[in-house]
Amino acid sequence: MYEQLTKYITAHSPLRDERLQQVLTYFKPLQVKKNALLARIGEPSRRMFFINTGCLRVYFIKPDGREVTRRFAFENSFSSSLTSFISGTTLKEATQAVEPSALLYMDRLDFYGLLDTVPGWDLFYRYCLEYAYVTNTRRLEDFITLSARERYRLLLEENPEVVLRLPNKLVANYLNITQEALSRIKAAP
Amino acid sequence: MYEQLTKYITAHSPLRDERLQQVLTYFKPLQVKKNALLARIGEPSRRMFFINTGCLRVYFIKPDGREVTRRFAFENSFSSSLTSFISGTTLKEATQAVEPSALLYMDRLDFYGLLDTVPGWDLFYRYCLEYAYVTNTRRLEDFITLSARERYRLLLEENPEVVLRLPNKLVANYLNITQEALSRIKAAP
DNA sequence: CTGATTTATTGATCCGGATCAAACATTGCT
DNA sequence: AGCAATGTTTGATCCGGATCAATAAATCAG
Repeated sequence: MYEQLTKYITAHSPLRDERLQQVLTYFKPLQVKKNALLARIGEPSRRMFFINTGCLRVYFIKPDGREVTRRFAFENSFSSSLTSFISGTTLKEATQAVEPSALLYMDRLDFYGLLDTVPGWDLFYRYCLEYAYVTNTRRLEDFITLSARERYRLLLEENPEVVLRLPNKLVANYLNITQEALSRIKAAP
Repeated sequence: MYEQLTKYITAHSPLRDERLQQVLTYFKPLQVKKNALLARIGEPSRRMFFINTGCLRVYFIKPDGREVTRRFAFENSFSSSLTSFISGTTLKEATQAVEPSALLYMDRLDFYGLLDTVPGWDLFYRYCLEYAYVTNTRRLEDFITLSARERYRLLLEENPEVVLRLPNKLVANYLNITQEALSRIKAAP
């Protein structure tokens, strides 16, 4: 059960052996059903999730009540609403399982506590921050520079899993366009 | 000359006394004229800038050749194209002085070298990453959820300096709208 | 399995902001 | 100061994608 997680942490930090085991003990398993809400807007940010199987969606809500997806996370990746996780403030984004998912999670306080007690864990955190920053900046750039059709083509090229695996509704939501617009783009690519 | 920088680092890291001094010695002064290009797209990312006076603009270029501003940085803040700075890859964004500016800069290799040699500097880097991430995510959210008019109002409310200090052309560019559109928004707010 | 709800497609219309164009104001240069 | 270059405003038109509406297809619960 900790195999995938072990591989991930090993790939992105110098943690090995006892120190790695020490970190792993803080991760607890969690099975969730499709559509389960793992984090609600307004509540404090509590957990960092690692996905063994399934898919999580992080989204925020516009003033008019509509949802927009900021990111999807599939198996073998981490997910948390980092903005609030960092500061400990209330969540601006919700997290939902869009498939039945097998997760491992670490509590926020444990996560930050380990930064002071386990040498090397800070390098893992640094990796997470750097990766999240680069990914997010890329997404910002795409939104600013590309049309809906171009964003769809790029997604299909760089992350086809999203298009193939998830319902149109969610794909459209991720691209920040309506289902109708996505349907037309797919019809005449 | 190092007063503002000292204050900034002290505010965002535990560095003090000799260790702080050690870090400061790596910062070199640089005076640039208005419109000077400090970093060109395609070149490797080389420097992290601290602004004593003036204003820098970080922008990328759309496929059609047009520029879009990702951020402005005024006095007492850092600026670098973090995406490339992190990875050491070539720059995807350019950096330009939009006012005559007095800067202090640190070379990228020095910056990362200090992470291993000066205890506490890693915490400063962590702060930079966290801050950059939160800021950028906020900007992504604003682009996704707000109209041009709403983005302008928000900018005026949260960062009036940008609107008051910089020419319309750059403000429009930052909002990712045309000068004409901004002019109309200002006329009928 | 079947009816009910949710999701996907297709068409008609609308709207925010882009584009093109022209007049006007400001800034910079020597 | 005086001219050129750059920035700003206002108007007319256009276009991508939203909205509204209706139907068809897929998914789900009992």
